[in-house]
Amino acid sequence: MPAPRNPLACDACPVRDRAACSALEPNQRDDLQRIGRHVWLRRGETLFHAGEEAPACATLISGALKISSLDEQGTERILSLVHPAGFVGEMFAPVAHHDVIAIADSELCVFPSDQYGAVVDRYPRLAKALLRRSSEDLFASRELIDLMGRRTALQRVAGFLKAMAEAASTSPCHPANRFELPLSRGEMAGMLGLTIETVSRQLTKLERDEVIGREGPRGIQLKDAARLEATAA
Amino acid sequence: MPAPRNPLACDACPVRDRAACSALEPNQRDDLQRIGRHVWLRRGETLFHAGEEAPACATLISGALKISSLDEQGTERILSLVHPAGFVGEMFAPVAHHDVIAIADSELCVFPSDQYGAVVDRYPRLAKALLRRSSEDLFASRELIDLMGRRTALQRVAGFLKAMAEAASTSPCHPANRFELPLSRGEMAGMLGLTIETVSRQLTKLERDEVIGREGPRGIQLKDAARLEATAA
DNA sequence: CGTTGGTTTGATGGAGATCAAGCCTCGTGG
DNA sequence: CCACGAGGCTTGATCTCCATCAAACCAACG
Repeated sequence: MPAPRNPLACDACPVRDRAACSALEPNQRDDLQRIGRHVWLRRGETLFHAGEEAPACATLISGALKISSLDEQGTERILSLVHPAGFVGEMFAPVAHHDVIAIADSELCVFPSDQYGAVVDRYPRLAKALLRRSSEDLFASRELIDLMGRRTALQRVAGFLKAMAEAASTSPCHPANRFELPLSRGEMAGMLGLTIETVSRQLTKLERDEVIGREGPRGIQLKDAARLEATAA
Repeated sequence: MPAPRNPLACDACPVRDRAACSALEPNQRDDLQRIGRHVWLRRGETLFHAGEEAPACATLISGALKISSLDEQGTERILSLVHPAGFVGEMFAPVAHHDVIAIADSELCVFPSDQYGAVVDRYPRLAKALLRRSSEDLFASRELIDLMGRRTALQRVAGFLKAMAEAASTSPCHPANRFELPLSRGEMAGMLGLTIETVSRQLTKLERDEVIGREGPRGIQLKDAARLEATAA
């Protein structure tokens, strides 16, 4: 894990008013600054390895992460995506449950779990902020379960695009109508429980039906948000 | 929602040392007793309705719950199961996201979310306990995602049985070798993203292969735990 | 150029959904 | 007591969707 050590510049942090630590007063944040490290990851580098002993947790400042596990055939299952201001890591388990890997160049604040836990004990508002994030993660996770359970490939891909359009947009509830997929076809397949080929076919189908347009392999433009929503069912 | 009002008997509570509230000192628990209601649900009765306004949260004392949503064709998707000492409900969202329904006769402590939140603010240890529960739920949820993603029907059913055997056992990490399924075939299907018929077929296959035995429609006995684990992959 | 990694497209086969009966248990009423 | 029906479960036959195998495509890069 590459780890240049740097002072955390909370004042200039792009997620300073959305991340869990935003619940703290500036002087209280000093306690976190003291124990945290600023870390940069390049696309593909891994933050935590499943099974790894030394537990840590982190707030994502910019970029994107995936939480994934490898089954015994070596195929990757993506369990969750992490967006800026998101929080990852186990505060309680002695070992990391899953791999956490950057899917875009990323910037994070990383903390040793036990020391972070101590700060949480000191500041209840931080605990509540983490609880809120955790609840949101839980909800997102259940949405993914919903998406994967007994739906057609087309519905899954459409639902995934809808979710990505919403995540890409800054304003909530209004999907961006032009965005870049953070995932490769293989990663999308691993997330939706499909194969690369099927994902590709459904995308071309959505394009033929003029629900979306494509710009390069990862660029998506939303042509008919209503119909996308409808086919996601 | 049927709701007989009763004093909460924390001292005699079967989950008093496992539930979130066990993090509190006896006198601190009084604050919860003051705002909580003791509720009994019969199998099939619903605790929260998706979309419902008045948000509440609850600790399950005995029995079992399912968290589920209905898609537009009216088929149920089960997103999670809740076991005794589990915590359900939204402390932050203004509306309930999913249905919460008893799958066995159940006993709960129900609290209005805002008042519970106020108690959480007062006692950081409660916040941390809830955070731990939430993390565990998140982990369980990701296990389910893992289970549903591109696995065969047989693997899903085997994996589900394994999880139920572990949940039924009192001692952790040692599966019970004889237990009752808390779910009907239809509910299992809704949880695993399969159909009733497929679930049934996989169960009979596991029985033919002498991995499990059956006693009535819901009784399961574990004949070969190792092979069950292996077929779950 | 050739090579490499990601993507698309085509042809085929199989796992599981769907449709359709039977079966078993239990509760109800004659 | 038996008949009856209703739910839930099992079993069988067929069909569909998607995984699999295979090849072509395309851009980036040495």
